[in-house]
Amino acid sequence: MPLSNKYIQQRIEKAKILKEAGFNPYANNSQRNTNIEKFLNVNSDIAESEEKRDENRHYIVSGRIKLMRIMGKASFVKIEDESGMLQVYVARDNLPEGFYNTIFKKNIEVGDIIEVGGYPFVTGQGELSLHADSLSLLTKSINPLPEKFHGVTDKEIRYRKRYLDLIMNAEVRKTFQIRSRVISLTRRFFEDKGFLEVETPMMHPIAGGANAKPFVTHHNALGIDRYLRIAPELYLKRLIVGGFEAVFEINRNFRNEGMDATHNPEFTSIEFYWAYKTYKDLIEITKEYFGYLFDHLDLPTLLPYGDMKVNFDNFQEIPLIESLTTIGGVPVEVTQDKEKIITYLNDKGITVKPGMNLGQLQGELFDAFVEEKLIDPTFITEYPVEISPLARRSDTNPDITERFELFIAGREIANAFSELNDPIDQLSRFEGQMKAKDSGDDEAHEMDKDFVEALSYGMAPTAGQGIGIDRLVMLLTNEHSIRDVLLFPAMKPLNSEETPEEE
RNA sequence: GUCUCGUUAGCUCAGCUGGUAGAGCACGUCACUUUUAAUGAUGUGGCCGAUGGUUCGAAUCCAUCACGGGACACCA
Repeated sequence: MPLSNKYIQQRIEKAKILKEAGFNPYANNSQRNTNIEKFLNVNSDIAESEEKRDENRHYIVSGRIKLMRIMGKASFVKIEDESGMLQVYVARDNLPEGFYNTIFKKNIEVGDIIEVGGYPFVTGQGELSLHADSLSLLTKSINPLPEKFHGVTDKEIRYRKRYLDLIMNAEVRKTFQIRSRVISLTRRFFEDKGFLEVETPMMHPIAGGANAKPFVTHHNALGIDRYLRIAPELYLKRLIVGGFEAVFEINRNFRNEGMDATHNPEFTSIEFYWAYKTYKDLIEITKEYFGYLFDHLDLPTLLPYGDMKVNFDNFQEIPLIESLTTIGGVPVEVTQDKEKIITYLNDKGITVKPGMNLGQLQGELFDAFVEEKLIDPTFITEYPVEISPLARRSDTNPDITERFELFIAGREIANAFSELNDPIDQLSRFEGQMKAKDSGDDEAHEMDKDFVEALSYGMAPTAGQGIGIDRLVMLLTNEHSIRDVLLFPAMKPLNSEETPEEE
């Protein structure tokens, strides 16, 4: 039963008393004229003044009570709004007769949202505070807040009841403010470059643009299944066919796979496509983009991440095959031979699925021996064609593609390539993926005939890139679980939440 | 999916090799007009995650399940 515990009953009783005394526990008459941050900034000169107070200034601030120190005839109350925390001095004799003892002390408590008017002063302990001459309740909180010192630390509570986490942990608010800024800056960066922001479908007839298992939903009126998109790629490229030359989309993708510290079933990415450019241009714009973010977020380019220090002034670039040897320590002769790779992996205690081709095996080597060693930002280039079904082949070597992935702090942050725009080649790549699917690879790419048809009208040479926004925010905020950069991460339902659906 | 740790008051946590539940904060009452997790006194507060089992007796031991954390696997 919600709202049934004894603390809540006690608080409901207080709300009733307040109402009977003429104080609306859910008042809607806020007179606030400044926020706490502004109050503290504007009045920072009080500390230097002779009087340590200025009774000619008057402000009305609002916020949630986080702490109360009640003494006989005066109290200190800490209130918090989105911008910060403020100490308010509440003395009996500055308030209407009887208010302090019968209303304030008895019926207003930690968690309530109040409004206070008064003048700025500095306490004996040197804290700039508000000297209250009026105090009113805006919103009664009938559910007590967690403990004032430890707060909520239980991750389950923090994720399931993010509102409590946000009330109790100011640094969590900070993380999400940074996330918001990253998205806003990303949008501005691409707009300033002349990119057009577009929205493409979230419900796809064919889940294309990546190798992943989709969520399925159903359209009742049409009687057909739809897939929640796993990537917007194929729609964005259709727009390039249509004549837009630079487009981007920042939005959610959905993948029906496991959840862990770096995977949530829905996640946010930006994908952008740029006609008449190649993956080389993408490397340059990516460096510029990171510079832009660091500038505007005022972050040091030597950025701590866990035990690591990531140097954002040290972008590296290395072909995948070369990285296997120089970074992964895999002997050169191993990297070009299927059997030798399998033997090498087995020797290191890694088993691979049977039937893998050379490109896939090289990918396995990379995942096992290179990825986690890429701390400073590194563009890994020249991916094998077998694991790059949508990327353009190199003109000089048909086995590799004009592609890179960007790795930072041992993790993939971006995936980019010169787009495949040869419809015949695209068709045969899709057919190759179909074969892989038939032989058991249920994450192989789906055939999308309409996309091939779109390409058949001619898509200008184009470069395209996807950047995982969640992982980028993790990196920039030094968070190590994707759940800490998602306001409402996916959670299993609790027993009590289960809705009887089936049968 | 596998392994592992956890789940005790509103919150943060104790609770030994089984004997029927404890602290701090919060809350109630009293005192206190410059406190800083205010202080002092006093009191209330528990289906010990769920279900079964072992036992005279289970928060404690065992099994199963649920949820969560971490690691691995899968996957971007």
